[in-house]
Amino acid sequence: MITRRQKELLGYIIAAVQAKGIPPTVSEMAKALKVRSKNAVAKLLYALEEEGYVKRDGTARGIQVLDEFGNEVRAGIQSVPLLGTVPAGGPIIVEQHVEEWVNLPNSFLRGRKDVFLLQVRGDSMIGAGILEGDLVIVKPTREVRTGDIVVALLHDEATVKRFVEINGRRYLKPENPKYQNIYPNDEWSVQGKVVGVIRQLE
Amino acid sequence: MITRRQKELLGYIIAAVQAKGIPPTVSEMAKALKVRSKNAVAKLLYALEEEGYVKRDGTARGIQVLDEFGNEVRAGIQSVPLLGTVPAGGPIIVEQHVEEWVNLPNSFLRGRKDVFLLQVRGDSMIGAGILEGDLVIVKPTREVRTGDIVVALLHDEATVKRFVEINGRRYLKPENPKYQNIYPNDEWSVQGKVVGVIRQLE
DNA sequence: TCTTATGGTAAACAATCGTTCACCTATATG
DNA sequence: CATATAGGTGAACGATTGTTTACCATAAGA
Repeated sequence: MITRRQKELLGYIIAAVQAKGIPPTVSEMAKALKVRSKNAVAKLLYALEEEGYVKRDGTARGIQVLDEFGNEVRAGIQSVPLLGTVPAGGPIIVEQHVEEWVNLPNSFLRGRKDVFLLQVRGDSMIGAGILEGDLVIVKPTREVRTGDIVVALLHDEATVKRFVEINGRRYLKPENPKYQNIYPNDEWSVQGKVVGVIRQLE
Repeated sequence: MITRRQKELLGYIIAAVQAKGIPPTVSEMAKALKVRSKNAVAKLLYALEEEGYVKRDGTARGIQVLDEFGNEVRAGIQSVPLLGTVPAGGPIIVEQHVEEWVNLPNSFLRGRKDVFLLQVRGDSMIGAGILEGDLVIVKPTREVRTGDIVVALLHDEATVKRFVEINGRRYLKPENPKYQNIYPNDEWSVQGKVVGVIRQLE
């Protein structure tokens, strides 16, 4: 529902906010789009606002870029959803399952826009330095390699384990001698790959 | 070298940036300071710029707040120094020892302004889920309690260990059976307390 | 073919922007 | 006392702000 030109403008606004810290003026946008009239920008902005991509307040530089959930996009930060439960089918990030929105700096995410957070339960990964209560940053993907720490869906519950593939045989390996490997007959599916760990002490 | 009134204005600008995402206009600042003339604000801004607290570019809302090191202060983020080495005496955070500035969201720091980061070397804390290469968030303090994970200076080198005090006897305990406890005769001093751990995988 | 949606030019508009000027009022310091 | 400094009033200035209007060009659909 958004045209190529509108997307172009939105991209520029986001880039400008990230780079300079403040949103651009209409004139600056016109210059960036190589357009001589401010009205051309005004029409694009009107369309973007109608579709809920931006919010305007009429004052100088008074443009806020909203993400797909209507939250403000700010310089250097991204809001990342902390999921309570991970649903079995369909898209992983559903508002229903979002417990909280956590701000993370862009440098953490390296440009990825689709990551989510998950709070670790249990002690099955203490050998890999992942403790109960830790937040893991997860990049949704099904393409994982041996040695990756992954988030898998096991018996309708999200679990963090190490992924291993030997001779075409794929299994999940807990990093704790108390637990046993999980083999394919247990019905599990990889949902994503852990790309970061965050722990708050005290 | 900064007056009370100037500090008041600086505080408002920072608060406004954090709250709304964009810096205030001169008129908005005048209203906030309950002042009728924009010139009053202009003079305060001139003084703040002279002292290096802000930077102006003349355009609408073109004010950047700079931190004590001249870096831009942005909404929701703080720049935290990653230290290469930890000096024995004097203030811990010296520009000389700063390897890099890392952006962390305010929610991580819980309002603390004096924390720093340290990259962990070695495997002496794997039992506590702290691996080689992890970044630890450190709050500088000498007041620590049994069980706290601390940063200590041992033989002129920074080390991360667990702090234990039993019957008035204080020692450092590595969380790895390969290493032995470190007792007072080894000459060590607590520099701070670990309040967070960050790991980037992949 | 007619109509609609999208994007553009050019000009004008009032409102707001930051800056500057002359002048005033305390307060502290010599 | 004289003087410098910090902070303030009020007005004016030109530049920039976002918005609006009238008109044009192109492409897609009915």
